[in-house]
Amino acid sequence: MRQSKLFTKARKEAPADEVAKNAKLLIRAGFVDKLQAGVYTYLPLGLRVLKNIENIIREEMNGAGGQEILMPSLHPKEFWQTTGRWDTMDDLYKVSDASGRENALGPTHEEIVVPLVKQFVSSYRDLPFATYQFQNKFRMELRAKSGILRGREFIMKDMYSFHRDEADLVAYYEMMKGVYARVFERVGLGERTYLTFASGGSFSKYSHEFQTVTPAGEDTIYVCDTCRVAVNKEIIADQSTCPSCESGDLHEETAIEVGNIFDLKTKFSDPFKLTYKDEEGKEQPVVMGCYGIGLGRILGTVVEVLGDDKGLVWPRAIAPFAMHLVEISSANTAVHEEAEKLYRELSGQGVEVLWDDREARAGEKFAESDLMGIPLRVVISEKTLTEGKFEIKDRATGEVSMVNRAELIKMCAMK
RNA sequence: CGGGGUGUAGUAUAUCGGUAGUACGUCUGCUUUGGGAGCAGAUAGGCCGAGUUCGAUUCUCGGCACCCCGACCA
Repeated sequence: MRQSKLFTKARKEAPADEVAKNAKLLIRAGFVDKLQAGVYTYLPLGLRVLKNIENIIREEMNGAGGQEILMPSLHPKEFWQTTGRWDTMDDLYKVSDASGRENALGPTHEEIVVPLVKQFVSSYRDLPFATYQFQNKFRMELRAKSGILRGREFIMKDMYSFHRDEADLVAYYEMMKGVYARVFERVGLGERTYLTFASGGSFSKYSHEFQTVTPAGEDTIYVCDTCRVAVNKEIIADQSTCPSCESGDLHEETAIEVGNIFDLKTKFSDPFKLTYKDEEGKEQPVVMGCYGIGLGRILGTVVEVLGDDKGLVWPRAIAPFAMHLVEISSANTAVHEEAEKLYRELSGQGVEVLWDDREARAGEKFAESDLMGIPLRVVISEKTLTEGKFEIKDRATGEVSMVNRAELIKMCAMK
């Protein structure tokens, strides 16, 4: 993409009222815009990152047998009354129309997915399966905070699995732990993300969260280095050893929850009478699990973890572009033509390039390039033209090298 | 929802009970061109409402918004 056509612009300064690193950098670099507290627009650059994260999750969910759907956000009141959550969930957004009919803006979708699958499940032969979606969730946070990490409207991947019995759920649930670990690995958070034991499981005593260690987090976890898992604060009160290896050597960390998996058992199938007939023709309740990941939270967490004093730093897998092609200066037509040639060549090979073809001074272009955090920066200038090479800089390490055309193309194709 | 803080051009800020200033941005012209340039000119502002006052952006009260701490939560 030509940067001169990008309708958003980077800013020199972050809004004074932003404190969170993720919000400061993402707003400055033109990746997001804040509409109100906890409610953000994803601008072209930010959306590209979000979509990359989404695609990684989609691949992994499909790999786990998930079937993608898209459920609505407007939920009839009756569905939420069936589970009792219309009255008990205090962060539920309630809206009513001109006729007085009330709806909830979906904070999660158990109330919708269960009646949905009820229409299709009647036999043990229909089980198991899993379905998921990427959807905007609404939660009336009393205090939105930490930039995009805790919003009132946010995009979440929520998957629901349906099983004939607990054994089948447990097997699937265990598999999902691995799937989730792979998601966090692929988006660049693998090193700092821990499977964390939390309270709330309906039969296994635990539910599981995935917590990424960062000072920007709002949870306290206790990490076991021997087996690379962690324990949530709620759990540590009851036991002081690692639930996995029984080690007592746990150390405290601040972390943010980037995903969770939950065994729901029949918590939602019961109120909606979601059942199937087993081999003997006996009616049995469907056993469920649910699996969530907040996409914006992953994006924000990556910024918190990898961003430096110059700006954003994106892992290649989710970067908005693979390469930032910076020409200096546009007044020099030879430079401009060489940049265009490289831009066309790389784009033709499927390399996603952001081409800074604007008429601006070098310093400004470099500063903005650093701010945007695209993994590779290639500079074309009179200097590089004279040398007959390209200057390539790795945003994360700061390493600069001069390479020829073939080497450059190879570097773009890597990873 | 309890506590605290802050609301001044697009952004960041200054001053002041009496004409609201600066920088960046944006626009025009010229110069400049490897780390957010220089000169000249232009553009644009007091969150909303009430009160005090001759006069309020400033003081008082109320509302709203945003940020932080706490509680709650992906």
